Amino acid sequence: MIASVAVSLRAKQVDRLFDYVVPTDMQVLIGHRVEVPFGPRRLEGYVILLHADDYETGRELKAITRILDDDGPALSQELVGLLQFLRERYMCTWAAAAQTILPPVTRARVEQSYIFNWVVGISLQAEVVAQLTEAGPLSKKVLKETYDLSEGEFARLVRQGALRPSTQVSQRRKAPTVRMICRTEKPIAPSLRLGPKQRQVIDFLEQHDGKVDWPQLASALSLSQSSVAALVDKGYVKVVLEQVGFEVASHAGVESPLILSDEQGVALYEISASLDRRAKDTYVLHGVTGSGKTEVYLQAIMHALSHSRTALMLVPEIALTAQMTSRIRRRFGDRVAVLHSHLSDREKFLEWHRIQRGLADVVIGARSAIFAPLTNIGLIIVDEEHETTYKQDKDPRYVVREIARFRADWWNATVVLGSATPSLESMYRCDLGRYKRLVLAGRIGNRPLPSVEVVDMRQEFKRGHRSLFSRSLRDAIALSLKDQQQAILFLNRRGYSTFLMCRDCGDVATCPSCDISLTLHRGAHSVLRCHFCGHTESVPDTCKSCGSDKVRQFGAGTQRVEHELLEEFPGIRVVRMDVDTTATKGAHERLLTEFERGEADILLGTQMIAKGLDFERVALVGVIAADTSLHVPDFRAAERTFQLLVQVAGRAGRHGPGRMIIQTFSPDHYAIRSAANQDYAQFYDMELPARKSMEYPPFTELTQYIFSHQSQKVAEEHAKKLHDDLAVLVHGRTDVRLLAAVPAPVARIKGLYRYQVIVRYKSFASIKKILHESYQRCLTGAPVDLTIQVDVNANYVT
DNA sequence: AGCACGCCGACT
DNA sequence: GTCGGCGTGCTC
Repeated sequence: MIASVAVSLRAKQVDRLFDYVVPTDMQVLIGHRVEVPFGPRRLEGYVILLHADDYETGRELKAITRILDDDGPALSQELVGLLQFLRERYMCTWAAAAQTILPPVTRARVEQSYIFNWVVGISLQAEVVAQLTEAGPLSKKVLKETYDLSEGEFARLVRQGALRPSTQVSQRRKAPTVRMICRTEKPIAPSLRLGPKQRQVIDFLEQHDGKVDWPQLASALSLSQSSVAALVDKGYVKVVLEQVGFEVASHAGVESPLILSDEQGVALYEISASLDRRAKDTYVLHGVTGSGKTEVYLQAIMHALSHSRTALMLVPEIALTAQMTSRIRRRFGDRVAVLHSHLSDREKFLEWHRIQRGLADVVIGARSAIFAPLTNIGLIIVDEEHETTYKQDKDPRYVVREIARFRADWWNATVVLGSATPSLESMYRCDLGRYKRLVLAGRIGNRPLPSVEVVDMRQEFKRGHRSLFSRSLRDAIALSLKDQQQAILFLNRRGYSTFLMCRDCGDVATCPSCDISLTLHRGAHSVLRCHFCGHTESVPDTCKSCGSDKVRQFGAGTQRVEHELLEEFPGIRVVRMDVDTTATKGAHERLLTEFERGEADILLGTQMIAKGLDFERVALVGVIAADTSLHVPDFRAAERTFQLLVQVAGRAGRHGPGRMIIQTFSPDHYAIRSAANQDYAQFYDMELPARKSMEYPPFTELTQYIFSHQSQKVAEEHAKKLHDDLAVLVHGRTDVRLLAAVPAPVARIKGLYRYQVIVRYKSFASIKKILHESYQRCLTGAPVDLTIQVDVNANYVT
């Protein structure tokens, strides 16, 4: 047999399949991790294809040297298929795709070392030769340092054959083991004298059928290893390594299902029926905060399990959704596996391994959990599907929704996308009939929505109130303090881009052809630039729409808000949460606990406080400046603002009447108005036509390429080359629009110049070949140090 | 990504 | 003449 193997190097030069002979005595399967010779060294690779012996390669082949998996292929057929999908869809390398799917510990470590053996004619001192002869394999670095060898001397020794290179590929993925402490056959005479600790160990073992794992024993009896070691020496006890997790999960959950409302019942019925039909449906479960989406998820999962199928549940951020995990655990016991980024590599691998062996059939986790090695999937749930965390912000820039659909198609599974504010894409697909919409309109317990007040900051400024807080908000904070309640202040700030806004009329400088706010670029001559098409114009002295000269840049930080709060309300206790105060590990939780215990009057923060928090004593929520996210150069700015405001509103009055105050310079903007009314339909009906007229998603899709290089010329040249290439290929097509190669929004990062090319098209399928062809051509001519970032499905226009 | 090969400048 | 610099090209 001949195997086509992808090597685990994330470099564009080796991003193709290499063919190897499979030794006749080796049982290589598709998806196996293998060790292969690669030039002078050895590497880890993944078997993608297998061919019969007559497969024509037209060259001499080397052979696979070893199978690295000791436990069946690391990648199932499905996951190998997914690997290929990632590559095609997101134009990433084989290695990047594989490393996205596999947990980090499965990656083999490759170490190059050299073994010394004496040959005639080497110029080394006798004592060095003696030392080297004794020594085992050593790395190049160690050899050069300890024996003070120059690059040339070293190379000559290698050439002469005195130093023979040898690569160690250490296999890190081993089936995890645990140390079991076992009672031996050796009888213990009643008269035998043992130390108290040793006696305890023996008793404990007797109670547990003579066998118990070390972590359990150690924690139960608070032992150190020495007491067991003594027993081992005497021959009464032995230590055996056993594979972890052979026991099938047995503990069922303790919590029973809740009684469903009519709406919940309908939703559950639909989802279960789709599951039974293996209909591959996608549902949008559209339910306001507190409408009981979670209970529908749980019972749908139960339905899947009762039909011997597995379930996968994604949450936007595991840290803030610990409640969800514990709820799932209460319901399903230890059939649940949890995967998220806060686990150590080993913990991740243990969970991964349990899932792969079929010992856990419910998986909950953040974005990357979508690659959990489940089989026979019946249900995939994406909670809060509109969240931006569902898109990976590095190399394969995948979108969880698309991976979910791929896996669901493979297993004939049902996908449920839940949200109070579904993404425009998902809702539009409902309109098209591709997705099915399920609505939960009622709130459990009929809890009322908070009352919302929109404050027009233009008026405040006109009347000479220059404070960050309007009179309304100030009064409300004062009242909250007086009533000894807590308040949340939300500063809606994203990115660092600044824009120009007129303080008198609220007008924001926008691009004439893109309908996106222009970004202020400072330099010798400050200019306004469109991040989308590259249009630039000078900074105006007066407002274009009202002529006022109070045109100012916009943007305030949490520090300034805190400062003003302390001035305005001396003695107030503020917990500030932003990137600065939450940088250290555990700071996030500590600050939240502090606030929860009532040690502060106000929680002030950015995006990170918008999600999932539930504080009893919070009745007031204030949004300092809703505009900051409205005018970022992103066609999704309105959608994001709306979603965020609705989400923030959900934080107010969860346990009593709540109040929300939104400060804004654009009180008439539909994103703010519909958020104030908590009216999704109103927002959707305004936003969708706007997207259509500008040919933005969901009517099109955007692919963005970013070229970065130390030399501006190189970056620009290659961007232009790709652009020109694409221009020829899409010539005459009306469903594709190609935008000029322009400097990227952040034109220089860490000394690298960045240029971008954006192509906008109606359907990926119809342009896939062109995108790949031009990209490949672009790569072949590119210097090694030019990096090209591809973002199919580009979210932002930044 | 590495590693070898190869072609130039600065030394014994 | 040789050592070491790092540009270029290849890895089944």
